[in-house]
Amino acid sequence: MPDETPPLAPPGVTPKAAYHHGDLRAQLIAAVRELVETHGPDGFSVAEAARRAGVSSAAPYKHFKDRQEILRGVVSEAMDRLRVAMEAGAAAHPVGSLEAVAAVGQAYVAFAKGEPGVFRLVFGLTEGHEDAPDLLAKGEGCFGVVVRAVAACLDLPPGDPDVQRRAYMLWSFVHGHSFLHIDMKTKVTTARIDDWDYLMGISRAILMDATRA
Amino acid sequence: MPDETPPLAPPGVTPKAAYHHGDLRAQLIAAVRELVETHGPDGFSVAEAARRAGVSSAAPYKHFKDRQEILRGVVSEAMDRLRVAMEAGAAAHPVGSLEAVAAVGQAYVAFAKGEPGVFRLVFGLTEGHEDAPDLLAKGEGCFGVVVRAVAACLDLPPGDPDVQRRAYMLWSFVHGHSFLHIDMKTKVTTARIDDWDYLMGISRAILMDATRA
DNA sequence: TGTACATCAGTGAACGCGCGTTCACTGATGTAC
DNA sequence: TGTACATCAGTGAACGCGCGTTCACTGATGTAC
Repeated sequence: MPDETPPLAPPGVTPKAAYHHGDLRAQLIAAVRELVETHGPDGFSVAEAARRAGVSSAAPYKHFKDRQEILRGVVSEAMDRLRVAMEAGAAAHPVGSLEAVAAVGQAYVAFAKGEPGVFRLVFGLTEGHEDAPDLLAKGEGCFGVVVRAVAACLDLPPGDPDVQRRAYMLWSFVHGHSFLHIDMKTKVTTARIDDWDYLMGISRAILMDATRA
Repeated sequence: MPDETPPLAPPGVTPKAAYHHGDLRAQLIAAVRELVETHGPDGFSVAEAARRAGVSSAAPYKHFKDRQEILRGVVSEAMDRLRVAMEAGAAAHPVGSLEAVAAVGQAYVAFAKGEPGVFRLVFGLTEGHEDAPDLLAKGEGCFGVVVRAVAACLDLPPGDPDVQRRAYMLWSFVHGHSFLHIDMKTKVTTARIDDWDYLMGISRAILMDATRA
């Protein structure tokens, strides 16, 4: 407690005071997130991100190999937050309830609406990042949340093919709704749709009905 | 028929012979389409497109105001093709059949798979193009194809709110499936899904079941 | 049919710009003794 | 506790590059008489 200013820079305190502010990596990611949000994916530059973080344009290269790695960092962080939000959605309702399933979808849609630029980036980053096994794993982690909610609702094991199939249907649905919403906010579709009713309706349709051929 | 080479450049014949080849606009759009397909949206430049069309880097400005207008041209052309494909899908099955609805979706998915870069561009072009009333109209045109197929299937007028709602559900679905497919080809989802059965199943679920709350 | 002229659709050289990245450097931090 | 030193995390200047766009131009085309 005697060290107020100099060392390891407590989050947010006197960000310019410390020579090594120790927070640069996180601050750069936050800056890029902002830039992506306001200028769209690809609308960011290392230089601008450094400027926003208050460091020289060379500083980012102490934390990231290159431009691509910064983007991957942003995506990785965003996917963590997305998964956490989905899990929180499910946890707010009884295990196995239809509401829990709908809530997972609602968290997903809320994320897309709240950070459309980052959301687009997350799903558009396939160009040249086919490898990146950590990102792939995080994607599976998100899908896993859907699968578990669906499995609990149908009272089947998560590995059951029917669970996988219906979970994927739900995910397609929610994913498409998210994209349509952020792409043409309020346009094209004349019907104003309340998310919760909508999501409950579609969850019911996909989980309760006999959708087998 | 006496004019084989010089005038108005018949489509594709001796593209270098004519000084005014008369086809530049279309050729530039084709070049950009290719670039977007191989380098992703934003991965194109006016200079490179001109190079591919075999003209100087200033030539495109005789046909387009600026970079943005070229992109809009590509999107506009792509939306025309998408609508035509959707209409052809519907027309291949009896009016009012579930198959006609599924075929519209299948055409949509096929477009996304066939030209993932352009598909992404079409739906990601909202940054700074909120205006562009012609593109908006074309978007509504595509949605109209879905609406008409659904309306015929339910034997209701296209303006019916339930038709609009179910058409939007279907569209979300197909849109999400398309994006998921092109974003993580074959990954994440373990289930290999045959599009036709899948689309028929989901069309049935959305159109035939009581999805009202 | 022939000629004069306006218009159209290109050229190619040039501009200023911001970017990604590298480089030698330097001041602050953490550690061994 | 004090000192020497390796390491870490920044600086700032510089590089080469490709881009978007403009400009004065020129050759080909279409049209009026």
